[in-house]
Amino acid sequence: MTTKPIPDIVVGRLPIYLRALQRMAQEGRRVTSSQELGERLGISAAQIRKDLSQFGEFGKQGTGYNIEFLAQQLQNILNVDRVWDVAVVGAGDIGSALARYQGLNNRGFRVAMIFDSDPKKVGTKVGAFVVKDSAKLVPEVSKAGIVIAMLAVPASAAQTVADQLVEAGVKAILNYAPISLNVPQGVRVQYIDPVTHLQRMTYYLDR
Amino acid sequence: MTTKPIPDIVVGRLPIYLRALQRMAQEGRRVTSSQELGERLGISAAQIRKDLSQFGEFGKQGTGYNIEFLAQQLQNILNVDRVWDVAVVGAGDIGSALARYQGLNNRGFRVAMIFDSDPKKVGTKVGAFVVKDSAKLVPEVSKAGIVIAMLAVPASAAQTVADQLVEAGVKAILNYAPISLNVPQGVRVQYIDPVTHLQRMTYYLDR
DNA sequence: TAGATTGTTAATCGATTAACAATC
DNA sequence: TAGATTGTTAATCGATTAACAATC
Repeated sequence: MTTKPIPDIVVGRLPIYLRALQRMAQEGRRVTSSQELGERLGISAAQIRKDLSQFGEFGKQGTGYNIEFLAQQLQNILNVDRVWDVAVVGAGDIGSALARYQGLNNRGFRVAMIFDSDPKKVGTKVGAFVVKDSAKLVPEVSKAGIVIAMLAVPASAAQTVADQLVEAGVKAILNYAPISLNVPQGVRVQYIDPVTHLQRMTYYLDR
Repeated sequence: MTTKPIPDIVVGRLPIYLRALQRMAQEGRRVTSSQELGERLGISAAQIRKDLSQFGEFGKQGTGYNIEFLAQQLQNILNVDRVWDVAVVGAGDIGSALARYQGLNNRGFRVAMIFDSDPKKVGTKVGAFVVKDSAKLVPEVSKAGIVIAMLAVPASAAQTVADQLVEAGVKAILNYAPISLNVPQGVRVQYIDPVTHLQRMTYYLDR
C-alpha cells in the first residue's frame, strides 16, 4: 500500500500556520477558526482546513481549533518538538547576524557553531561563539552530528562549501548566497536572497 | 480588450533566471539554452521557455538565448534596469547587516537610509549611514520618494511600522519580522523568516 | 544540409475553492 | 435547540509537461 505524499506546497504553509498560532497563544487566545486564521494570513479558510486535514482531525465542529493543541500538533508534524543544532558557515555580516539571532529560540533551532575561512576571523568571538576554521568544517560538523546548516558565504564559495556540508552529513541547507546550489538527492536546500524578493515586487511597481 | 495578467508564480521565477544569467555572463559565457539553464536551476526546460514566452521571443531556434540580451530584457521586465532607493527600518543585527550588504549592488537596489527607535542607536553609524529616528520615518521616507522598504524590527513593532511605511507611500515591503502583515491593496509584502524555511525542511528529516 | 532548439499547443497533472452533511 | 464550524467531496481553476512544427 502506498500513502500519497503530502504536497510540499502544503508543508510550506504549515510553518506559517504555526507561527500565527504561537502568536495568538502569546496574545492569550485559546481557540481560533479556519476563518479567523485565514483572515490574518490572507489564505482562504477552505485551504487551511484542507491542509490540516491531510494530517488528521484537529478541530471541533462549531468551535474551531484549540490553539495550543493545534500548535503542538504542527510542531510534531514539522519535527520541531525538539531543538535542532544548526551550523552557520560564514562570519560576515549575515553569518554574524544569524549567529546572534534570537528569533530561532523556541522555534526548534539553536546555532551550535560558526565557521569562517578568513584567518583574521578564526578565533574571534561572534555572539556567544568562537569562530572556527572552515578547514575543520567537515570533521567538526560530522562529529557533532549536525544535519542543518545556514550558508552565508560569498556566491563564489557557496557550491564548494555546500559540497563539504553534504560530505559532513548535512541534510538541510538554508542558503543566503545568491546562487543555485547543486546537491544530491536527499539533501534539501531553501534559498534566501533579498534581491529576488525585491525584484519580484518591482515588477509591479511603476516609474 | 483585456490582456491576461502574468501569473505571479512566473514573475517569481524571473529573478532566478536573471541571477543565473548574470552569473553565466560573469563566467564569460555568451549563449545558453533553456535546457542548460534548467539543469542549473532544477527547473524544466519547457517551463523556462513557457515563462519567457509570456513576455516575448528572446531566443533563436537551434542556437538558444544570448545571455547578455536576455538578462537585459529580464531587467527591463522586472523594472530593475534602474536603481531603487530602499529604506531599512530597524538597526539591530539584521537591519545593520542589510544596510551593509553589498549584494544589492548592480541588481537594482541601494540602501538610502536606516531608522531605529532606540535613542541609543539614533545618530550612530551603521555602515555608511547615520541611523535616523523612527519618529521621523513618515516625513523622511515620503520626502525622499522612497517606495521600497526592508523591515527588520521586532514582531511586536512590525505592524505599526508597516502602517507608517504605507502612510509614507511605500509600495513594497520586505519583511524580516516573523509575523504576517496586513497592508492595503496595492502594497506588496514579501517575507523572509529563516525559521519558516528551516521548518519546511525539518518536516522531511528523521529523528 | 543536418542538428539543435525555440515558441506554442494540447494534454496532463495538481492545487484551490465552493458547497454541504455532520456534529459540536 | 440554534448557530457555528469542521472535514470532505466534487467542481473549478491554474500550472506544468510533452510533443512538435517552425526555423536558425
